[in-house]
Amino acid sequence: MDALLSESEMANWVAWKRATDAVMRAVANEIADTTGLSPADFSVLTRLVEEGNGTMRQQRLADELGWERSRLSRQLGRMEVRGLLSRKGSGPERWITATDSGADAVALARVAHARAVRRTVTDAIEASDRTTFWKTISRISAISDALQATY
Amino acid sequence: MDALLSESEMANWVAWKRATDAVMRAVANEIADTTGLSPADFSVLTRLVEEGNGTMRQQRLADELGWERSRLSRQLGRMEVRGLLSRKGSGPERWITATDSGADAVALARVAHARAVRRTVTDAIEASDRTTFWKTISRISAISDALQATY
DNA sequence: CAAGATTGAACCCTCAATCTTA
DNA sequence: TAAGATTGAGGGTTCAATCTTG
Repeated sequence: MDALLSESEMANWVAWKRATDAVMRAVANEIADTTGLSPADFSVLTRLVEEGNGTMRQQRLADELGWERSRLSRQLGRMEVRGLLSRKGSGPERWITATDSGADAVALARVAHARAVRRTVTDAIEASDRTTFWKTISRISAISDALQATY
Repeated sequence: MDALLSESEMANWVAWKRATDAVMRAVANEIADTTGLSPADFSVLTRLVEEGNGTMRQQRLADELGWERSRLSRQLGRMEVRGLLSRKGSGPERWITATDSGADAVALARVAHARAVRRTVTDAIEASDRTTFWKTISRISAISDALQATY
């Protein structure tokens, strides 16, 4: 049916929008206030230190993040200027390495991230609702078949 | 405690990210493919035709959307160039009016929006879980005290 | 050649000025 | 003057070229 959303559907949708926007914003702010890292910086550095112990081929970074090549290229350029990482090599030997400054920042950022996630999501769910809620989120996320992970 | 997320907390968080990103993307794509409107265009035009019958003071638009003035100003500028709306007057008499083309586009977009919301969210929730799920989303969205509505 | 990185162009968003005008 | 709109500057994203280089 090509019908518009009913009033209650719309109310649910607005709540969804508010909830997802607010959580994203709160997490981003907590990390930015603590470390100055943007969400994109955080994603890149987290992958780098978690998965690669601080160093990784750009190719692999692109795959793991599920990002456009151009997006990653521009992001890494900005991060290099800010001293968060360094790049060398070319072709399949294009290597990205977190600087000490980048590694320090992401260590702090991960704590801020955990704090914000708990405060805005985990702690907001009543204990008796948790199982159902997370099961449903998983069902919704399953629609994102061929998609990325961002942390 | 300043601990990082546990494995299960992280799994839930990743599912949350995937779900929210996928839904946002699916809705945006459905609207863009149908009408060429961006999410920002859709928000502005929806308010304009819903709340103001096609015309509204810029001031009120800013309040309803909860947007930065500069953001709205730039957005309206781009939309005017694309022929989606017109602007006239100044000060409190700055009026924004959807063009016929803008009104037509948003009418189609609202149908696409409803279709995508149902497909990605509503229909993904098991009937027996709906009450709990929407109650929880409302609780989470309540943290966004002083925040916007975007549709 | 072909995979992969980069860049041009344009959209989106935000902060901090800088107009405008009632 | 002060509220409100706009603009300068810069980070972030995407698409479509355009390099590079193995």
